[in-house]
Amino acid sequence: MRKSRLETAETRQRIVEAASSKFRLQGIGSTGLADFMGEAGLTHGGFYKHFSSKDQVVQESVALAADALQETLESAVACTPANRGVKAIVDRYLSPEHLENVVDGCPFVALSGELARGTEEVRQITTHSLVDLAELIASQLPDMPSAAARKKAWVMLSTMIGAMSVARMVNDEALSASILREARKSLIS
Amino acid sequence: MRKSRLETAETRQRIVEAASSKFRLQGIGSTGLADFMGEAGLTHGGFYKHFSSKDQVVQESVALAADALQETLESAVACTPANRGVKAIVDRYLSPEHLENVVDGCPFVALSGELARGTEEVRQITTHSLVDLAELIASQLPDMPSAAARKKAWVMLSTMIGAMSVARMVNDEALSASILREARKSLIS
DNA sequence: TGTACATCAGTGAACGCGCGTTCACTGATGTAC
DNA sequence: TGTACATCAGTGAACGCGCGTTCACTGATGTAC
Repeated sequence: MRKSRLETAETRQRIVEAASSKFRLQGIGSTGLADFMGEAGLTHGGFYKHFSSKDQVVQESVALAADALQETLESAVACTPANRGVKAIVDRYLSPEHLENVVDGCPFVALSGELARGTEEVRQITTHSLVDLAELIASQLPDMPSAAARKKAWVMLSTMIGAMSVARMVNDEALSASILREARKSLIS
Repeated sequence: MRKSRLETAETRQRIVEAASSKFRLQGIGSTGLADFMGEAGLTHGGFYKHFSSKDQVVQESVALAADALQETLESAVACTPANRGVKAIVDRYLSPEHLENVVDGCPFVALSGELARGTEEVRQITTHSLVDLAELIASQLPDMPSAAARKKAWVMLSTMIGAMSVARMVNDEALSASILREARKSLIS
């Protein structure tokens, strides 16, 4: 049953991707190893050939999801005329697509409580990823001193994560859409 | 062992209070019945004399926590000169005390992911409670048409919940404090 | 008011279940010559 | 290049544990007369 080095690496990647999706969809605590191992086409027993604990795959899943978000927003900036970077980020993040797409959406919305209560390693990864997002936003605020830009970027990031969280909690699609729309308008102005 | 009607009602209240705290501290899924029954001074077997399922106590716990938050913010407004209501709400919500006090803090920060994934009943309670908070904020924005005030209130609520969520996720006390401070400044202006 | 009985809050053991983790085993891959 | 052996990815059963829920039992409270 041994697999080639390439297959092994691909399998590991598939496991992290499946875990990352399942965690965002169901929460970390409510997702068992068998959930994402099955989605990766394996039985749960093989998990420990790739990871030493559930927390390790949690760490890598959060990092993967955060990196994907960072890249999405960076590419939104890249596809936009200069000076419109903030609008590109805000529109991409606070889109109706992101509202519905929990599976590959922002991990800090889907998992904020669990990340805040996570292990030191998870909190470290979370912190670094949030810092990267804030710096990306700050880099698109060129008309101000960089210290002020960084401060403003954290508030904008808070509004974006908060608006998506509230829109996801609320049981009324029209209200959710309105929350995202108003947050967008408020951030772009 | 039968208890008087008064004692029974008090016990029920104690269970909901204990559950509400434990849920915010540890998450709903990671908190067992025995956790909060023990904190209420009972064994877990007695739970079903007061509730028909764990979800029922989740519903009442969220409602209790949300009502407590609503009352805290209303009393902050009441203790403040007119025209300063927004500042009172923002300062109270985004305070260092609230950052540290997960146990009796905002349930929408501690539990946002789990509430968004909750049962219909839980989502209904969540939605109503968030609407009440938004209306409270809107009522303190008198210098604008009420439709505009309501829209602005949702963005402010998003920023408050988001800033507290981000400040709790981040592993750096100075950064957490700075995020809350900047969010306060941005909302009060 | 006093008595007799029904009610039911609380206990603690038991239930079936799914969890994270471990393990003996299989057989294809990687390595050494 | 070919052969012989060591490695190890993956399987599926098993582990101990804690979960939500149920239940028989206890004895104080509530009710009916």
